[in-house]
Amino acid sequence: MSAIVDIPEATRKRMLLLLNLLGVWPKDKITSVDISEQTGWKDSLIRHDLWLLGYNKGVSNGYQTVDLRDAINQALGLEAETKNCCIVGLGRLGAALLDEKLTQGSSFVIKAGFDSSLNRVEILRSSFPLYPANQMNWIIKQEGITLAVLTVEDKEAQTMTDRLVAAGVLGIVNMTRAVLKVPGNVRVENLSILNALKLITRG
Amino acid sequence: MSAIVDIPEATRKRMLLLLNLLGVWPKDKITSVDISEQTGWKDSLIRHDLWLLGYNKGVSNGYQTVDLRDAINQALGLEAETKNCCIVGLGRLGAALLDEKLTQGSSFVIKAGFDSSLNRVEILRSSFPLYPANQMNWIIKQEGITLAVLTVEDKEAQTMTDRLVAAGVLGIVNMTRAVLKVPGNVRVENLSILNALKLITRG
DNA sequence: CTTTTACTGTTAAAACTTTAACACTATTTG
DNA sequence: CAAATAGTGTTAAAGTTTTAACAGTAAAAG
Repeated sequence: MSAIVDIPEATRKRMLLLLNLLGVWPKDKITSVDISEQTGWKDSLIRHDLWLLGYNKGVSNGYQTVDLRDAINQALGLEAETKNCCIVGLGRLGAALLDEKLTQGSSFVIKAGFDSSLNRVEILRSSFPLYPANQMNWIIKQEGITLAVLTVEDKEAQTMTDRLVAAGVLGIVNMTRAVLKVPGNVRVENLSILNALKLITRG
Repeated sequence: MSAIVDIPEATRKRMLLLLNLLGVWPKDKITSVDISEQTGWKDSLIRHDLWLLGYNKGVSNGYQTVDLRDAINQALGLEAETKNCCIVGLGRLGAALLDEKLTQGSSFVIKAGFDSSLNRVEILRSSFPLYPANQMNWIIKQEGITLAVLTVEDKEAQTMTDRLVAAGVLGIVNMTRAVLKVPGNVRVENLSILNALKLITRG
């Protein structure tokens, strides 16, 4: 019965996808073989993952869909208090995130959008406030923002990252092509579409 | 040139980021320690990665920036003939990809956009043609499209995936929250922003 | 032209992740 | 209620990835 320690990155990633699957799974029970069929992961790997999370309510008859979902959310610390986020860079891509139901049904809340063009900030409509980038530091601190989605031009990416870090942000979803340099306590997840295309190509 | 020894996924991902770094590196030489400082990867890991690629032109004095970039592109098969792509789903997010310089300076070319709303297809402007989703099958075959970026509503995601697979697509960049079920010969890379936020959160 | 320096290429060991195996248990069937 | 079935939890082994160590080498310094 593992305590809340040390869940490997690979397991964490799978569990996040599994949560997505559980959210739409039509039956009230699900087995490791069901999950294997949907995802391609070996059934023993799934059982092992759940064992790492300390989940053991499935003996001999599969898992209860809802209970498993709650347990994973719990184990990954995703039901804790809400996390405040911001979007940095309101070009076409950043602007598209303004009214995508991006954080629907999660404990993440977008509190602000930033852009270095004042004009951009004034023109766009959004359900949360937009600010010029030079106000990042105090807004981030005031709103208790700890996470950012970075959608600026590649050449602005490091500068904006430095400001985010200086303001105390602890995680950045990087949608630019830039390789971000951050201190060890700040996590970066790279979501470049072009790199993803390169990754799935072979030959 | 490059022996067709399979390059591990982890190495491949690092090499793609390294390419991004090399693209903006200001000096004509770069060492494994320089790369380590920019990325946080151990210098020995970088040398090991390059060894896997069969690159060995750096002895005792670091790497030539441009030569290394070319060699990585070569080894990963990214300079081979152009790869044709499409965007499926032209909502806010998909539409944002229409004129982002998404594939600038790469061998990927976007050949088509699809949406199940005819209205959407008619309204949007784009530098490549847009079609209603019911024409996917023949357009994909005719244009030789092998890769897709999926930006539809979650509930449409599997249906569209099935059509892409039926038409012969071999790789999908999935920007929805759906967990896609595909045959073993089709690669999927999941780029959900919400999952990325969850991944970088801890506690 | 010899020594020192700054760096790589390569290997072997350590660390980590995935798979297979199987004892065990709740539920269904006869 | 005994046997068969359908599933898990857990472990150890296999496989993969990362790290450390160091012999070797081109270039710079003495």
